[in-house]
Amino acid sequence: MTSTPHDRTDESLIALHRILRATEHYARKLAQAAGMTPAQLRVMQIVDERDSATPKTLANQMGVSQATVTTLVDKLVGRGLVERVSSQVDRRQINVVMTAVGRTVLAHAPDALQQRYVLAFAKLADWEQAQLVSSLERVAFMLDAQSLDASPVLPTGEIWEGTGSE
Amino acid sequence: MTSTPHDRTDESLIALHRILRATEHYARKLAQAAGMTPAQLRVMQIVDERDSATPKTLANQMGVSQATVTTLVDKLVGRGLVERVSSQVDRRQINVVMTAVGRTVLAHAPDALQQRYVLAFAKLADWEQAQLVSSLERVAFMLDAQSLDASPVLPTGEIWEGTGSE
DNA sequence: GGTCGATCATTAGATAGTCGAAGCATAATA
DNA sequence: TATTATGCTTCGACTATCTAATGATCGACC
Repeated sequence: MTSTPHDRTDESLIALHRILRATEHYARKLAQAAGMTPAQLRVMQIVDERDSATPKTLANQMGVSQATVTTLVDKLVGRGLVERVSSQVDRRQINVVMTAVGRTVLAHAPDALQQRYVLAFAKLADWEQAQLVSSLERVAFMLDAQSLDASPVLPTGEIWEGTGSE
Repeated sequence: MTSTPHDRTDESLIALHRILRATEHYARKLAQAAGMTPAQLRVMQIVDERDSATPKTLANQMGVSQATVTTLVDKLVGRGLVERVSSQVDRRQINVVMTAVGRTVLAHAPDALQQRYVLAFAKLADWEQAQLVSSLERVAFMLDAQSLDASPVLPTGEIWEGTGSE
């Protein structure tokens, strides 16, 4: 009855599955609560993180096409949540930036999933936290080590050196 | 340099984020490779796991409405991948079951993400596997403890008491 | 046994996300 | 200056998703 390696694989996959479903499920609810769709919320979050982002960046980050980003940004602009600002350095580029309204809306749509998770995480003992982080990073690495195609615009070494290895 | 609790929280969230993105990204690719969309693939997988599933079950499991499931199943039936079989015990119910073709297609669309993950997982030392499983289960629990979504129709009590306010 | 409310599935109509291909403006380069 | 490359948008089509309404069946009660 001691779990064989195969049991463990299954167990980890099941846990992973639960994680994914819980998250996906919440993404929907939260987006609704914030009055926008999951995809739109993701645009907002990315823009907010970086202060500004080009459609190209957003497309890469989100794993969708530029065309899709255009329509998403259209919707958000329509509601006054973000703005398009032409870049000064390269006028082909557009920077998507948050408006004051957008920031407010985003702030008022706190991520309940994260909230709960953060609380639970904070309650863990120090060594437990360390172990969790280490495990999660390991899994993340095992999963996306090869999917670095999210960076089609990095022909030269850069940036990933620190992250990809381990 | 010693990481504060807050650092750790961030780190874990970032790792979680990477996990989610890698998976989501792959779901798309794999579904494409299998000649169907992610949502359709999910239906196939669930049906395959349980041997048969009613639209109701699928809707709950996937976190979408029954109407959505109907259209998804329509597509799959149209391609001969699954069949609708009326239940004998309750003739309101429909069982969705795989066809031989469906099983073949599903089998030929091996989940490359899982494949790679499984391989990497298998290479880990015993204690590492154990730790990973334990960590993942812990995270899964922290995330979905409250979202026991098998109960999407809960007019009573509300569940959200803790989350909704604020 | 027949009627009524509840449950399961589908249909209908609407909105959103997604893509590929084509078009347009701007930058980089020869 | 002319040519090529890049970044974004537009266009047309398809899929996913929802809510509301409909049809079929079950369960319970008189």
